[in-house]
Amino acid sequence: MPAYCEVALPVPLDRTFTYALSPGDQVQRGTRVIVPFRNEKLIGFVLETTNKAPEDYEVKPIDSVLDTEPLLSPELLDLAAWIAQYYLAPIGEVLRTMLPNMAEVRRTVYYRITDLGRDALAAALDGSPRRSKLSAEDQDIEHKVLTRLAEGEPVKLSKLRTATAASLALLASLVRRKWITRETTAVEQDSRRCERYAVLLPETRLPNLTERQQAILAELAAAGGELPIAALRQVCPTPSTLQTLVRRGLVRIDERPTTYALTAFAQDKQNHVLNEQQLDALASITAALGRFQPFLLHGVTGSGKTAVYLAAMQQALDRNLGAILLVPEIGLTPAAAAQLDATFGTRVAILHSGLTPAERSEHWHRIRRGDAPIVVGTRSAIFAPVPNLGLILVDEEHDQSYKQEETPRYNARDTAVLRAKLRSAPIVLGSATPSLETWQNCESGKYQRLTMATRVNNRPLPTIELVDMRVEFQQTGKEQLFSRLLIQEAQATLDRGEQAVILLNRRGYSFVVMCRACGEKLECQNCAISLTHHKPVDDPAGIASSGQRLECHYCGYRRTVPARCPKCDSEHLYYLGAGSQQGEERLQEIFPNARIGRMDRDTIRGRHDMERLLARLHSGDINLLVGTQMIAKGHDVHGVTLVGVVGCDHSLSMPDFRAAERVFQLMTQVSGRAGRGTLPGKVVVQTYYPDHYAIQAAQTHDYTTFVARELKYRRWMHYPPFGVLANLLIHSRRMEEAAGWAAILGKWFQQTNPEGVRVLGPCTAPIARIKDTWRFHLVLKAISRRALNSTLRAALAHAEQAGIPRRNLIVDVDALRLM
DNA sequence: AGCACGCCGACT
DNA sequence: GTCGGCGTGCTC
Repeated sequence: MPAYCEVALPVPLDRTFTYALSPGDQVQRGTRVIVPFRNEKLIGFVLETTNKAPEDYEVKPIDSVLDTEPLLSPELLDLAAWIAQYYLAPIGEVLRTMLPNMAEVRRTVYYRITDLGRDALAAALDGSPRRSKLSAEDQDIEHKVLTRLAEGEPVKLSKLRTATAASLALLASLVRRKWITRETTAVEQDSRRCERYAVLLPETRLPNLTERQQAILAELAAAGGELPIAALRQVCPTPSTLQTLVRRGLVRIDERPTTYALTAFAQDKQNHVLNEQQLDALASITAALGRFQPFLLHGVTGSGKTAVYLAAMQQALDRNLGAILLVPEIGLTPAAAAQLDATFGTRVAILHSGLTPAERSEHWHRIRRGDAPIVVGTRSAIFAPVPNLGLILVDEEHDQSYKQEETPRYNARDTAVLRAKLRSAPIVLGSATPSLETWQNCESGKYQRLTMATRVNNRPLPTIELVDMRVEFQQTGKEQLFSRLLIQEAQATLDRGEQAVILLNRRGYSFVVMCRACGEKLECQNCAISLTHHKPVDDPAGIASSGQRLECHYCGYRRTVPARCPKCDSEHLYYLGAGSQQGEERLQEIFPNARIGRMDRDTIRGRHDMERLLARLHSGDINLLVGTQMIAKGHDVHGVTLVGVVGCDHSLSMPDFRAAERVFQLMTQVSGRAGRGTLPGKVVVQTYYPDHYAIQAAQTHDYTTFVARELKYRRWMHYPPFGVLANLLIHSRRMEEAAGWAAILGKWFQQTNPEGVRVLGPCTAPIARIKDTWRFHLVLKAISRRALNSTLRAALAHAEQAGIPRRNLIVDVDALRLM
């Protein structure tokens, strides 16, 4: 074994640390170790072993080795290294993101008394007068702490605090005076969670039993002979009764690893009969098993992509290969989970945002053991340790939620392609509205395109009608939220006993509050963002109701609604821009008999809210649903025949080069909700830009024309997919500081003029201030990933030299939003 | 990121 | 004169 190893630690530092190995230490790449770092213990990953001794510093030895087998496979380590390199993220943070189970490691803090502390204690016992400005109470607590520690053994922080009521500040002050010392240890928790079961034993004799004992036995018998002990608590709260039964040989207690009931929905195993185009796509995918081959599965909404995914995963499973299916953040509906459960049973692990850390960790181990070779989950599921991974699928590959908006700022779709490459496995990127990057990769021959142009059962795509809201205003003379056509169509739909869905892509009641007298817009005090007005919610349960308020959607700041303008004291405040809440209210006025439901972040707080709302939609309990883009994602409700799109084109007037792409995608996705059953669907789109090519193309379901036009524009502007882009954000609490640093970097770019990279800015970020932090940014457009990467590295090096703290810089490679 | 060391204002 | 405020700087 070499003498040293390089260890990645969960600290935001872009480097590894060298530690000495002791003769007995068996480590490899990917083994976890506990190491001393400063004066605490951290868990890190061995990335390399070496024999070369560092010269300019002294190495510390490794504390202990945690794994006999490396926890991370070489493949996942390579993936981590690529992410760290490509997205300029610290490797330790990347590894932390990959593992759900750093939480598995419990760090414990201990305190120990020093000789100095003993002296102080002795002096106090002598009754020597102490000159201290501490209150008598604090002195008393200090005394207690020292007395407790003087017993000899180190004491846990939690124990010490319960015994003495010492505050953390007080302990810190004792440490500072060197009377006590603080030590941390890191211990791995047992990751296998076990559940204790009571098992009914066959017993012919029936001894006299108490009522409670009989109750337990009856419960067990009714449940088929065994139950988790937790479940028995309800029958009999005292554990002693159970103990008696165990003693008398009537019941046995077993410990077994926790089992999984994936979903409460029971669903019949559906027999998916694939149609011809689905079978063609499936055949291409399965033929590629065993080699790296990226596919774009371009299927119109309702063409049955999910059935192809399931069949492809089944094929992989049949060949003893694992598979990962990535889904967008809100795309994993309970219905989809039920379908997966029905298809793969216990062989699937579903990773969604509702899991607790313990559950997440347990799934991770199930996957790693090979118990769950099929993994379905959001973004971070791309790091699932699937052994023998043979297929990766990315549903709705264009979806923005695949990009992580914090360090490491990776895109799971692109990471998936790389992982497939490392594994020599096929990867399928599925979408009705592929991202331009993926489309261009098909054009250039890197990806193979699989097309599914028709809906299942040859259902027609919905007809889309545009309403020009400028004309609507001229004709009605009023600024109305809903056009006459939409109201008329909705009424007809409801009259036919069908369902309608209306997209209003903003939440809240109205999203701008403006003063008529002075023109002041009410902004958040922490952010340069206008406040959204939320009306009091009629909420009998009293959960959400917090009355009338203004809310910042960025930092969560809330304030009451002022009666007068805070700037000029005028009473004439007025409210602009309708959100989903106002939409619901208007609809209730227009359709008093409609059963209206609302789906947005205000009404869908937990997972169960979504489940409940969708169940009501399915059952027909709701016949008119209004909501934000949440409603556009993958819900398959057969009764919906009308979709209304209201005000989703604001962004077309914004300086965002992806605005057209996003509007096209959103319109197409939401339109796809219509006519999924036997009845044909209809879509009414209200717009102020009826001539815009994104709207025109969405109206005619013409992806090809849209993409041709958009690619032309992107090529002309050197925007992705023609070249790569990064956003370099500089932020600080102090405006002048951020501006100064931005200027320093701007000047550096100007002077070095890096080859193959164009630099825009520096300028204030589109949102100039968030959470009291001022933001400036530079946008880098480069010919190649290599040029972009090396330029960013050089810029960061210069920033360090210029004394700009790393934490005030955010590097966002392949940024989707330049906010 | 923590968490130390280090230099300036309000108290005995 | 001290305590303790939180501004820089380092962590193998």
